[in-house]
Amino acid sequence: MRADAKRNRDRILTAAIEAFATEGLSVPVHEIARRAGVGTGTVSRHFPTKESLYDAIILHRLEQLVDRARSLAEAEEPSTAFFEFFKYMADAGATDHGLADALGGGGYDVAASAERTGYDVMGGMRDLLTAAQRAGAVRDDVDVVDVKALMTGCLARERGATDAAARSRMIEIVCTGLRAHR
Amino acid sequence: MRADAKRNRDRILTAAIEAFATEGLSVPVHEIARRAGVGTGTVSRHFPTKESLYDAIILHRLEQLVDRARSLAEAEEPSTAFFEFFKYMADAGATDHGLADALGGGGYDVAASAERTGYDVMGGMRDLLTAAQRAGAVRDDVDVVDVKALMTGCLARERGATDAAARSRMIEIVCTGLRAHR
Amino acid sequence: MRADAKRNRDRILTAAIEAFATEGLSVPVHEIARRAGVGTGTVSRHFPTKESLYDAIILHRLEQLVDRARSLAEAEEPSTAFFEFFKYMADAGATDHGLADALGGGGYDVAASAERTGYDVMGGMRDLLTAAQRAGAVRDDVDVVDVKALMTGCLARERGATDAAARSRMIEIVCTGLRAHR
Amino acid sequence: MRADAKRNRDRILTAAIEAFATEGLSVPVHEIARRAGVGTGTVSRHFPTKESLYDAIILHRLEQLVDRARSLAEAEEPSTAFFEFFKYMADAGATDHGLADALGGGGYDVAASAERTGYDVMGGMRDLLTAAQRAGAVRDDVDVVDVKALMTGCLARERGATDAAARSRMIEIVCTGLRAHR
DNA sequence: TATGAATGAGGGTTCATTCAT
DNA sequence: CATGAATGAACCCTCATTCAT
Repeated sequence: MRADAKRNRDRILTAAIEAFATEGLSVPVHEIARRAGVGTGTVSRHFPTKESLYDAIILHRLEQLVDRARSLAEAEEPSTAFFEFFKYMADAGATDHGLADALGGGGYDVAASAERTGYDVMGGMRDLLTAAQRAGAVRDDVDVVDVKALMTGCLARERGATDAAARSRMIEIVCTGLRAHR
Repeated sequence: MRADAKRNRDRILTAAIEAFATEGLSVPVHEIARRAGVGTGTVSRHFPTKESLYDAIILHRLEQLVDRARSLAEAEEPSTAFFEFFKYMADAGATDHGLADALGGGGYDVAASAERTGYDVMGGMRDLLTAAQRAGAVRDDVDVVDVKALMTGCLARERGATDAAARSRMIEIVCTGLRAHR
Repeated sequence: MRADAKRNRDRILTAAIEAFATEGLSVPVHEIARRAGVGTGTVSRHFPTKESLYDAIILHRLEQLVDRARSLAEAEEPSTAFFEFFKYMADAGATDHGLADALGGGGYDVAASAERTGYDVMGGMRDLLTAAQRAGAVRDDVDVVDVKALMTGCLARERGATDAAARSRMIEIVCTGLRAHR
Repeated sequence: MRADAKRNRDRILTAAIEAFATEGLSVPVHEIARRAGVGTGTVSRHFPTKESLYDAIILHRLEQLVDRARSLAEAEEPSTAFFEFFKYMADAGATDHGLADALGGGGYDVAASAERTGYDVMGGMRDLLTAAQRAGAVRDDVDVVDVKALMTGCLARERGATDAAARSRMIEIVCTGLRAHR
């Protein structure tokens, strides 16, 4: 890829991350192009559809998340791994509203994206969850959809602002609720 | 207001409640008019903007919620009142996608609406929360924004489907997390 | 249908017939709206897609053609009926370039249109052709696709101008060629 | 012209001939460049506009046709020359959608092209026609525009497919019609 | 008052042409 | 000279709102 193309691609991604975070998924492609200082056609060249642009944006994040899930699964005990991942994910979403939208289901289908992009965050979460349940650390009746919804709640807490203390509190509340009662 | 105007207004509201619940906030006004069996102009006459229609719709719900908050506050112990209200609200949102959008922040601002409509659901929730905290039933560090976000999580769980068991589970998890530890 | 809607619909059709004839099928909907003196949304209201507008335009003509084919089949001898219909169709196309495009295949599929609209001009032509062949008036090896292509040739003769003498000549040439040799 | 420039020019022409023949005049320049294995800018360098590329493409064909017309005029009797040329042209157009578009008037003006390129196919055809008419082999009232339109009809027959039998039949029909009645 | 037709800005996407690399 | 990224006008279509009927 040529240097100028790479530069524009990066500018578009930067602009799109910010625009999606600020305005939500409904931000016009035109607006993203404007923020990036490029023509609309340039956006389309790099990302043929709006959805593909969105894919690309969260791809970065999803990759990080999947990697984190994997390394936690290898390095930590099941219980620690699961709760650490939950926290990691909540922290990631708190500083990236585009990701929060994706994880929170705001007009975006992470599952479908997983097939397209190959980064199956929810699959990673499911593995960690199952292991934690086998280890007796998490309620047996919980499924990954529950966890995703609880994550949505945590991410919803800060929408628009950043409040690390509130985030910790939310995570604590949710994780306490998730833990198996003796 | 003339009798026929009143009747049309009610039909529009009924249609809109169902339409918003079914299709979400993005349902076209045209579709609401169609379901109500009136012209689009009639919708606009009664509700100058789509947002004002949405206001009116959740007004019903918000009114119910505020009433419920009040009666629980009067009839029950603080702890019971708060957790019952949380459950009541989650149940209400689960069967009303429009309300869920409103409570979950999907393109709608409940706080602003509270000022416009006079029904301050979050205020009611805040009173119940504070009372429950004074009674030692809920963590002291939690605020009403946390509760709203946790509600968002519960509502997100069923988005599109209806799964009463999952809803109970979610409520249980969240409420367990909210409870003060000894 | 309301009077103003009917009027606009007619103006759109008139403008579209002329626009398609002048500019071809590629004329923008916007241009048709401009010529009709209406907004683009009005065109879309009456004709949801550009194709549906085109359908509607030739619908008039196709209906006339199908009727003509039927009445000739009933009233005339097979030979006369076929050749008269060919002439009728060529005359119709000569004064309606939109129809000429449709019959000549310029980016429009009459067969598909026949299914949508129910006016199967080529079916009518086929019946007349077959009857004329049975009567020994037309070469046995000719099929309706040949006839359609020959029609395209006749219509191509006047594209843009109107020259009745040339049209007669073309029809004569083609029909002479179609006749069975002794 | 440098050798590599010449080579690219030829590759573009080859690709364009095939692309226009396959997809018609609406094929994107980008696609032609792709088939030629060059950049779009290279296409534009050699052929500043898409139309100029199209000119160049049919130039090949027109040259062949003009040559053929000339050699037939010299080698054959007027009647044979004319009808042979008609057949030759129909055969050429049948296997070259781009040429068919040009000869059939599909968004391309052969007459204007004749002035630009210097290859006056219709002039050649006119000479053959006139000679054949003088020899009493073709109807006196026919002009070259008629012949072109009849050619359009023949070419329309096979649009998209290839059916040599149908082509022969069409040519036979048309030429029969063109012949002078005693 | 009710209607629904009219509006036209705005949406995403395509593509001939230009120009920096 | 070759490249292909950048451009932005133009395409068709949707829909909240307005207004003539």
